[in-house]
Amino acid sequence: MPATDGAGGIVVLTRRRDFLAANAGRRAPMPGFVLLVRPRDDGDATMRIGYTVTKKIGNAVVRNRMKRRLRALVREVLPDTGIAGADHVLIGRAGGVERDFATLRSELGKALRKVLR
RNA sequence: CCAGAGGAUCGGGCGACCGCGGCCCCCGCGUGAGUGGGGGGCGAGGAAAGUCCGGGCUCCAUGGAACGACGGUGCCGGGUAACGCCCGGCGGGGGCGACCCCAGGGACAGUGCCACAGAGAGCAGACGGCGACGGCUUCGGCCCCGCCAUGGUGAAAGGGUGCGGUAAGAGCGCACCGCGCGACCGGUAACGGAAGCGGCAUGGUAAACCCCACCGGGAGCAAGAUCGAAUAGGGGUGGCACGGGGCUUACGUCCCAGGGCGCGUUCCCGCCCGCUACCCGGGUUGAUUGCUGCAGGCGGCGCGCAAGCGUCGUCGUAGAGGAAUGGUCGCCCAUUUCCGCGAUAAAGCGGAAAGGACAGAACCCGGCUUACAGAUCCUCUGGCCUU
RNA sequence: GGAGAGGUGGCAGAGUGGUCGAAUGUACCGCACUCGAAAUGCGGCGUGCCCUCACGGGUACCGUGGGUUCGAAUCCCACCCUCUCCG
Repeated sequence: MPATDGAGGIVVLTRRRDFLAANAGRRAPMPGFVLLVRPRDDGDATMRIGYTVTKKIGNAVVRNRMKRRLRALVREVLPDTGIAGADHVLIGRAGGVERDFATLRSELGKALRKVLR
């Protein structure tokens, strides 16, 4: 059984090919992060989520904090407004660590609406 | 009160809700491995860092001896499992002082190097120069002999200053300073003191080679173990192939050998050797394990100047694996800014906002080094004022 | 997590105790050759600070900071950065 990240049945991506596939999906760049979404179209309704924080963002401390904050975002937002049957990938950007959490939350909602259009 | 020195400690606190990691308990389903739900308490550091040293642990290697090679350490004594660490002492340097800093063995075991400049750079003399007697002279000097005070240098030039002395000079003589040797005394030792003796001789560099003393097998938890597709390698059996020489018709037997491995050399010693067929077996991704309790913290007592040691009591719960600590809110504490009242300056009072250093365990310990907002405590030094 | 290697002009890359701000190539600038260009030849060419009207000169810098030495790009120590290898 894959890890669920405690967010109501959302599965975490670990495979490189899943990330590459998501890269070909829809993109929604925001000041603190970039959201990638790819509908799988395989009849399965579970949402999946992946996180990418590269070395450009900072050292291990900064990168881990970035991932924790992204997970917190996903837990609050995705169960309600996420896209069923799709893979989501959040890519951390420079400044995402300092950015106010409420701002990030509204921006994630904005990004999801943008992707749905 | 100001300036400074040494040492120790902490490194935001309390609470609520939603989450994460693993542990324990309970309930449901399942023969079972498991799985769904609920509850409980636990969950990063002083540096977790750099990976610079020392160990534990694991695998590999390790037959014996001598010499050697390579790497490291380097005042003395002590502490320690050990150390390149720590403590105490000695010597040298810096500071008015509290204190701080030092790779701090050996340069009469040997070798090398000391650029440029300079007459000369390591052993003393040559060159320039100074000088009485004697000899020669074309009257300018030259030869013989004596001498090192004098030489625009240089990081460094053969004790320094002064007086005497001399043909010129020279520790040649003397005084003071410096230097060397040093009976003897103190100290476990490093070393310190020192009567007396010596006219003074041994430049620097060992973070150049080196000498001396002491230490050191290699790799690292991505070690290693267990379960486990495929390939290669490995093992067993069969077949083929299988150095030279002596004796023998032959079978056989004896002698001599080649290459590789065991850090180098020598001697003894041990192991391995080409092709092919079949069989055994094989361990990548992954999973499980190694995986956290101890050279442990705190307190009392004893020993020790101290580092530390002994003993008694007491306390203990991170164990992930693309890697768990986050998000939101309230109150308080440092800190900063702004506004109002203090007289327009200061202390102070009230209010609002911002806001938390360096940094995240990855097998575990002992050190070192480096990063670090701010806060607290102890001891000491110098200066100023008051009594 | 562990094990190693390396930092020198704009770029590449020698130099490993003195005469070294530092060879050489490349890039750039000027001149020559050409109708013009390329190629070729010759010459020049780092940065900061200070002095100078200027020409020119002095000084520091070989990743950073200390140390040894008379003298350091070179030897030693600490730190920073970059790269490689191990499942």
